[in-house]
Amino acid sequence: MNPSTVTAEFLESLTKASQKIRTAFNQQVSAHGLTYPRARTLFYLAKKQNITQSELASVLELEQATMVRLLDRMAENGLIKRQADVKDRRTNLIVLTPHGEEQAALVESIAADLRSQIFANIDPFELRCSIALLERISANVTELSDIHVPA
Amino acid sequence: MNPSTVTAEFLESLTKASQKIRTAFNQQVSAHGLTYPRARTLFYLAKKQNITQSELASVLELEQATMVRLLDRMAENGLIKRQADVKDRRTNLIVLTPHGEEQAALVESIAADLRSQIFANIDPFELRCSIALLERISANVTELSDIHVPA
DNA sequence: CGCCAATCGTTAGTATGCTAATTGAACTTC
DNA sequence: GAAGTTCAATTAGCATACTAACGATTGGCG
Repeated sequence: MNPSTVTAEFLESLTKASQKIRTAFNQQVSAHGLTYPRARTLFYLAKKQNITQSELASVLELEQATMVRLLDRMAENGLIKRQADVKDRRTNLIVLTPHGEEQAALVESIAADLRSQIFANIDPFELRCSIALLERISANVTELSDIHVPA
Repeated sequence: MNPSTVTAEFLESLTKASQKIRTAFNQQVSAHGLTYPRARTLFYLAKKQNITQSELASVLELEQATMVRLLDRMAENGLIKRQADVKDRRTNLIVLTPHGEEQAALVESIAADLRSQIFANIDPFELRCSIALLERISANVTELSDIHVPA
């Protein structure tokens, strides 16, 4: 088999798996009035609040502008609040509302359920190997991008 | 480490890698007036033309309705043509225009370049292992979805 | 033949997601 | 400390992406 074939096949499998998982997860949370990006945002905020929109965008691999409207909707739905930062009046600090906390807990539980089903017959050791591989790949891509926009 | 932690970490790495690759690829093709989904569509059509919109949507993991507008734009840009199917008047058969063929070749070359850079220091054997893993995971997710919508 | 369910494509409406341009605030540098 | 630069958030405009509802066509089945 051509070496290039392996990498092409890998990308195909990666894209397909990622998309399928995203769709499955989205269907679960949409039954509770949420969406995939909102669920992801809640998930992260449950671990760390009082962060700026930029930080949040960076962690979730989204652009700042995308984050703005996502948070607009989440604020409308009473999931989060933008708090003015006393130290830097340019930034907002994002916090969960009580309702947001509840929904975040729901997301956690849905995610845990889904994970237990998706990985039921999967060897944890293989997962660890693939994690290492995926992280190396991510690092390679980051390097690539940095060449064009060095800083 | 908690078993659930491994799966959560895997999903995080998977999502991040997939997103980063998509972004990098999108930046490359957008320099040539294309977008990620259009490039993917061209890529597949280069391998197999004269297929219906449904088939195309299924292969690319998109909904039919999403495919409609994607093909609308690609037709406007002179990349593809919808040909009436004599045998089934409900369906369109999608074919590449000469310009579409050129762009498809360009996409192939961009993809090959990107792959050679992304996987420069990656062991093909590891890739093969991960492909197998990702395929099992995709199959699991498909099964899950089929439970809720059996047919 | 004629009904009927399933299928293909489309439209409508909403939610992401991007880039580019703008505004206001903070930082740098002299 | 004033000017220019940088940075956070926003807006505008476009391109996906989804679900739901619809029209046209086909195929099955009595």
